[in-house]
Amino acid sequence: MPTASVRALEHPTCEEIRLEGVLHALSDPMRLQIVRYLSRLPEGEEAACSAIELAIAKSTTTHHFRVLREAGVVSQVYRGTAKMNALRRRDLDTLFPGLLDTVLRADAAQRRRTD
Amino acid sequence: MPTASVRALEHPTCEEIRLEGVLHALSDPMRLQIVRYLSRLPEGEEAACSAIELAIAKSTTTHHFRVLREAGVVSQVYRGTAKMNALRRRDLDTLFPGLLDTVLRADAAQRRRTD
DNA sequence: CGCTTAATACGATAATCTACGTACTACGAC
DNA sequence: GTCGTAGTACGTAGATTATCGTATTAAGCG
Repeated sequence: MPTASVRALEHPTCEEIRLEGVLHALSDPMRLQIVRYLSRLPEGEEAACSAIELAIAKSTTTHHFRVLREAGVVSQVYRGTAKMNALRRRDLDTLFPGLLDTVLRADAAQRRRTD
Repeated sequence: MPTASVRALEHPTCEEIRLEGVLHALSDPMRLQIVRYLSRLPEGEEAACSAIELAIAKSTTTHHFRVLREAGVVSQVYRGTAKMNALRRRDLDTLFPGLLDTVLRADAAQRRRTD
């Protein structure tokens, strides 16, 4: 695994993560799709932004990842030319027990109904 | 209990309720406060819009109740001059099991931390 | 009927959000 | 150094949002 680059990315600390912000971040279909994707990775695994195929422009993708990061939903690190993303599962589970899983299950249920 | 007035209010059916819409409705502090208030009522109880003291103008309150209703989070009926509100607990629990309770618990946890 | 209370409708405004394209930067490979 | 890949920054357009004040409607009461 290549080391992280010097470029730093601002992440909210656990104390700074707000429920409203998390809910807002999750209330967009594109961002929900990103979170769903990341949630399927094995524990500890990361994915590059480009790994998720979204039907939107690249710059818009950047925007959505930023919203997720600033809300405290994902963590991002640069590795080479890639920016790797991971869910902040542990942090979210500590702050808001069960929230992430419940939302993901709700999302799965909705997709089952409407697909 | 007075009967409901003729004035009808549009509510989404269960099939029309979208997870994204629910999360968005819950991602506003004022609306979260309304939902918190309604969640504390005994099962089946309703509250008038005016029962909840919000630090905003009355017309803004109307707006937030409407967002909650259109997202499928609350149901509203006119009774006399009042408009009674209740959480759509049963519907939400059927569609998205555990979501409402988990969000309410997360909200309580956050308040415990930051108060 | 006229008064009061509860809530709405309307119109305005300022902020925020999503989306895009284009130009740019950082990194790794050659 | 040059090239390709990954992602950012910036400016912007269009939509939605949150807020307000004022005028208005509906219901119940005397």
